[in-house]
Amino acid sequence: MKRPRPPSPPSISAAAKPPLSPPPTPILKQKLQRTGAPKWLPLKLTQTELTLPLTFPTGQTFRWKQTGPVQYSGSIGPHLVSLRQRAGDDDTISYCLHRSASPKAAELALLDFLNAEISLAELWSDFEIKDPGFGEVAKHLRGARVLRQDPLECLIQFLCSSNNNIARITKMVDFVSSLGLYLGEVEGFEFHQFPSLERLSRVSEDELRKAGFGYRAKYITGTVSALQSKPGGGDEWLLSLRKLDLQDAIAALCTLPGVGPKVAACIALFSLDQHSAIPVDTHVWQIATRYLVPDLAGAKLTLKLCSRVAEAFVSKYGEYAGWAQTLLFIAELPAQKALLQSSQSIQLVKSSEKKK
DNA sequence: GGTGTACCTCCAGT
DNA sequence: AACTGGAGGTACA
Repeated sequence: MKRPRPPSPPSISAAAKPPLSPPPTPILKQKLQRTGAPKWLPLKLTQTELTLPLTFPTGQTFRWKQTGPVQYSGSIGPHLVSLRQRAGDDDTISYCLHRSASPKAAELALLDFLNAEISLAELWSDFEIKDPGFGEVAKHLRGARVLRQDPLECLIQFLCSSNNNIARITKMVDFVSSLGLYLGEVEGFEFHQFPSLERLSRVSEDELRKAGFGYRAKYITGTVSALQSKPGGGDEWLLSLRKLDLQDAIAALCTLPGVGPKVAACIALFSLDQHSAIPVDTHVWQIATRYLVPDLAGAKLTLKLCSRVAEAFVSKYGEYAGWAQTLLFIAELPAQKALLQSSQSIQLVKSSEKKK
């Protein structure tokens, strides 16, 4: 599918743009389908509870696009939605439904997708009690929220993410998305409903390889096939993982080809209500060895040590450790780090040195 | 159990 | 202008 020129993101550093960065310039300025003035409605979330640039371009999803200065658009089920917040002092967030047949259902789906029942303010005040250092970072990164994505959509996205970079992951996810029902266009970006399992099963490994998936092509076809063989269907099976303990959910996910501990943790945290899941990658490893488990500093990131790190996060922050990890991860992204530079990241270093 | 390596492709850095 | 090293890892020996 067509998409704007990627601002040549070398790595995840491009994932977190500064909050007020200009929107990407679409290559094709197509006819704007203004079949009527778009209606912007207020969302029942303040900026304390949701900051768009700290939630959407942080590696949780590769399906949402920046369609304005502080505006992101994407699909949730059959609904095409835009979210925006004013750059000024206005604390509210607005949403816009594009050609929605059912505004009521769309709003509910949106609130569900945003994990709106979970109070970030409550979570963070709890984290701050458990760790004053967290509060120092958090007060500069308000509204960094964990999404509640569709499990299949999340699974396929992170299947694409292994040993890969943001630019290519996005390209691959765009390809998969393009197989789904077309929903509309916003600011030059075309949006599709995520394809069903049945639709995905009609894509061959060869087609995926031709589309540039490399060895991940067989992960996709293998996982789709494995899901289809589940009694009751793959969608139901994935949804059922929401009711399991974290360990069981992770173990179940890891039976799928291409899903290892890292990918499983991402799926668990971003789509399966497993709020204590900790996706341990090199960044989290850096944070942990500097801040949580300094005695492990310098060690190599092995499977065993990954679980040590995850345990450290959970014992420090508790049931919602994944949400705490998300904030610290964002703080670690180069773009955010620059903003925090003079103040709080130094605090992090100091407090970790104190512990030694 | 802990280690090493191949695996697709793109691309920034030499 | 080639070339190499990595990139939110996983599978397999």
